[in-house]
This record gives sequence, C-alpha cells and structure tokens, in this order.
Amino acid sequence: MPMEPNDLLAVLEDRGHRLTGPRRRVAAAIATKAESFTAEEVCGELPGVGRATVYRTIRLLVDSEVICKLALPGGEPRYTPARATYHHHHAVCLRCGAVEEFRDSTVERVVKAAGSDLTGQIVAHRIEFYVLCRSCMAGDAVEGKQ
Amino acid sequence: MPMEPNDLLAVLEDRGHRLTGPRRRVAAAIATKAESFTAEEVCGELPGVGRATVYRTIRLLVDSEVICKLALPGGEPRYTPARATYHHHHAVCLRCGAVEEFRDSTVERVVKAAGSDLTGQIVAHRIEFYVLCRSCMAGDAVEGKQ
DNA sequence: TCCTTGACGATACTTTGTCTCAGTAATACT
DNA sequence: AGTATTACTGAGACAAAGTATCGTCAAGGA
Ligand SMILES: [Zn+2]
Ligand SMILES: [Zn+2]
Ligand SMILES: [Zn+2]
Ligand SMILES: [Zn+2]
Repeated sequence: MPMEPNDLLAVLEDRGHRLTGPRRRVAAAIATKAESFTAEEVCGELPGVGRATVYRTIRLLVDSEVICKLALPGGEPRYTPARATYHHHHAVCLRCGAVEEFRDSTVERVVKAAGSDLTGQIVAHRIEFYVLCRSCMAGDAVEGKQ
Repeated sequence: MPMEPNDLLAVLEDRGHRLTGPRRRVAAAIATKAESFTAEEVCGELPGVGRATVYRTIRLLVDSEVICKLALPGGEPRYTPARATYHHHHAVCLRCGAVEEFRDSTVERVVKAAGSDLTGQIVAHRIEFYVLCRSCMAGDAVEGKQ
C-alpha cells in the first residue's frame, strides 16, 4: 500500500504549517517511495523545487514522525515513510534499502532492564538492524555470491 | 584508567601499519580522552598534524575496533575509546558526552530472536542508549532543571 | 645504507545539510 | 473580494565531516 501524499500534508496542516505548492510536490515525491530514499534523490526528482525547501520539508516530516531518519553503518542518512504510528525500529537492507519496521516488546523490555543497570537515565535509544533482504540474498546467490 | 597510547599504536603495528610521528601524536591525543571526542577536537589539539592524517588515523583505529564511532540522535559523530575487546554497545550522555559501555546478553538474544522473525538475514546491528548521566542530572537539579 | 612503498600535508572536492535574505504567496481579517 | 500579515520560497553562501589527489618524505626491511 503506497502512502498517500495527503497523509503527509494533513500532518503538516495539523501542526499549523501552510500547504504550499512546493510542499505538495515534495509530499507527492515521497509518497511514491515504498522503501527508503535520500534527500538528494527527492531534489533530483523535483528540479523546480529548491534544495533548501526539500530539506526543510523533510525535516518537518521527520519532526512530525511521519517519516523516519535512518543512520546506516557507513553513516549515509536515508529516510523512510513511517508505516506505523506507534514506537518502532527498522531493519534496513544494506544493499537495496528495503525497510522492515518492527516493534518487539522484548526489545523495549531490554531497554528498560538495561536502564536500571546504567548510571544515569535513558532519554532516548536507537536500535537498528542491518540486513540482507530475501530478494537481495537470492540475487547474490544467482550471481555467485557477489 | 586512562588508555595507553601504546595500546593504540600496537594495534596499528599488528595490522601492518607504520608507526609514524603523526600517528604517535594522534594516539597520544586520543589516549588522554577518558570519554568521547570529535575528530575536529583532535585536529585542534594537534596543529602540526594535517587534518587528513587525523581523519585517516581515526579511521584506522575504528577499523581496528580500538575506538568506536557513535551516531548521536542529532547526527553529530563522536568517537570513544573501546575499553572492552568483546562486542558491546554504548550509553552516551547527551549533555557531557560521557560513555558507558555495556554488553547485555539479553540484548543479543533479542537480536537473534528478532532476526528469526524478519525476512532476510541480519548482518549487523546498532544499539545505542542516549542518557543524562548522573553528574549531569545533579548539575541540572542544582541549576533548577536547566 | 639504500630502496621501496606507505604515509605525509596542503588543498580541492564531496556530501549533507543549515543560514541569509529579498521576493512571494497562503491564510486571516474586514 | 481586497488587504494585511507573516510564513514560505529559491538562490546561493556557509558549515561540518569527511575523502581524493598529488608531489614530497620517511619508516623499516634487505
Ligand atoms: Zn519508521
Ligand atoms: Zn535487499
Ligand atoms: Zn565501544
Ligand atoms: Zn553527562
């Protein structure tokens, strides 16, 4: 189920932001992304929209928790539409960028448990799994393990 | 127990790299850091050493797993000396940069369990806790909660 | 001691953004 | 509808965190 641009725009409106032409176009571009994407990809697809505006809109959407920012091992930032509205984490394919969301209650229990062992108080956490997804594994096998 | 510069250098030598003057100075600078630091901090402390060399040396040390690269929520990369040689994760104070290492076998079991639920195969994972450490909490209390 | 080759510093370039600012347009008000 | 307000826009400068290039230099083995 591809995301609706209107879902993204509605969130912006709810938060008191204006629904402008450039924002509609950025939302439309992001809505076509089933998996993860980079900010520069969006810039490339919207030559009429300023780079600053693309980044500003992405930031608003991240702040609104409608899209999520990933931190891959190499450090390359990618964004992905949030499918769930509840707290979740991501498993990202390092080869093709496919994203699987997950919420594992055990993980959150571990966070709590670890918190009691640590000095200080946990204010946030990041849990990301980096995977080779099924279709990429299949592709590698065909090509003779890369 | 502050880290020994020689520990860092020994690892480089073991991996077949030359022990040069600039690398000794970078190692010495890093060895003084009990907690986390940024690459630019090291550059600032070593005006005689080229920026490229500082970054190159830090990369070697990260590759050697003698220092760890952290990805804070804001995205600011920080480095921290690895105290343990076994697999571990980090709890970082967002205010002062203090780092506590932890290895929770429960966490790793959860990673395995989550892996079986996911399509695809986990090839890496990142687990970081962002905390307010005890002394920073105390400081905030004194100053009237920020 | 000489030689090979890795490492060096300076500097340009890249990536991923953020800031500034004059001009524009979305919404509110009448 | 007309107007006012002010958020938003695009161009481009700037910034942070590196990486690539390249001529020079020195570490360490023969
Ligand atoms: Zn998400
Ligand atoms: Zn894949
Ligand atoms: Zn570590
Ligand atoms: Zn602290």
